[in-house]
Amino acid sequence: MSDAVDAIIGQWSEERPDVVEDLWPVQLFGRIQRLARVIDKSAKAAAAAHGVEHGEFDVLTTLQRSGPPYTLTAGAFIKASMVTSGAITNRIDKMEAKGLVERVREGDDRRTIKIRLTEHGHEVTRAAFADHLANYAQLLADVDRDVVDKTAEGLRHVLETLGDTTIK
Amino acid sequence: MSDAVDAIIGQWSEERPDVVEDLWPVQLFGRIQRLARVIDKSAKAAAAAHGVEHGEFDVLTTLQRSGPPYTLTAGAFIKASMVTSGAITNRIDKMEAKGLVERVREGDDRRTIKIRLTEHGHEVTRAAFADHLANYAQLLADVDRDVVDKTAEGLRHVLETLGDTTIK
DNA sequence: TGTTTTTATCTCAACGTTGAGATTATCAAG
DNA sequence: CTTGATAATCTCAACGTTGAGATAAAAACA
Repeated sequence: MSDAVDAIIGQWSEERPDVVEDLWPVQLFGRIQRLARVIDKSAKAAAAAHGVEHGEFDVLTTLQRSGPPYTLTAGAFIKASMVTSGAITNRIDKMEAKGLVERVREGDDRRTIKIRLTEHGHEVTRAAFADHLANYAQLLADVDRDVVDKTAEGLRHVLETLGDTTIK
Repeated sequence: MSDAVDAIIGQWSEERPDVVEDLWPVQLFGRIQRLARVIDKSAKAAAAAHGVEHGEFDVLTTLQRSGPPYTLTAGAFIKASMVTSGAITNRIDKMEAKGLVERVREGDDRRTIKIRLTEHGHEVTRAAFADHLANYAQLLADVDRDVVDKTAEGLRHVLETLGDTTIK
């Protein structure tokens, strides 16, 4: 069988046979990018059902899995989410307006602000995360579990090689 | 070894041991999303070196690999790029201003407009695509070719299962 | 033929992100 | 202390995308 990336590489083979040897990374990266789009769209819809944006959902789960007291600095989100400071400020602003999180200044360093999950934020996170996982499972319903595991293992190796070893 | 996704799942195991069983899709999808970000940023930088946006580069290569006469309709880009019509109109507007492509109305159907790669567009595409592939190879320089191939194979299977089998 | 439906593209306001710069606080020397 | 450098967050204009609606042409139907 063949997928969209096979078709793309097939086109290159016709048009630029001289570069075919250099297309092997596309076999991996092309598929990662296409899958990322599909997953993103699906995850976005699942989050929207609970009234939160994709990025906001990311903040919620990051807070939730950090454990008690469900509090992180803005800087922690920047590193965890791979986005810029402006995006985080914007996200927190909107989430604060929705009552999902609250900004608290505590501790000795008064430059840092801490983002704390509210009770309402907890409830939304629980419900949205359950739907999120159900959606993920649904997407992979027809894929062999063994293929999922082995492919994930390969991607882990690539991530490690690229230095993505921390979420702090 | 462990990567960022392992760390995330480790946190969930502590905070929500009840959902650990449902986290296996995260092993795959989480890594796809993180890798997509890394690849995107790198590819964006490579394209920017040639004065084109990421999405514009996508249009250029789609045209190039389509072969002579290097002409496609706007609708073809919408399907190939997985973006909305507004995004394509915007891209073509800017690329036309840069002299990379030109809109031509030819054929019997006067609703469709065709986007044609200009000579300048050809040159930019050639140079940018060479850098793009070099950048891809660089990212995977320290990864076993066998791992790349096997992982790509697994992703192909997932894409097929999700129905992503066409680029038209 | 005239009418409706469908198709292809464009318009445009709203949205989230970027990225550079500003602000404010802490740390390190002297 | 004071000065300079570093760090954390916020500000804001610019940017690309979305998504609903508009426009216009073609196809389907009556």
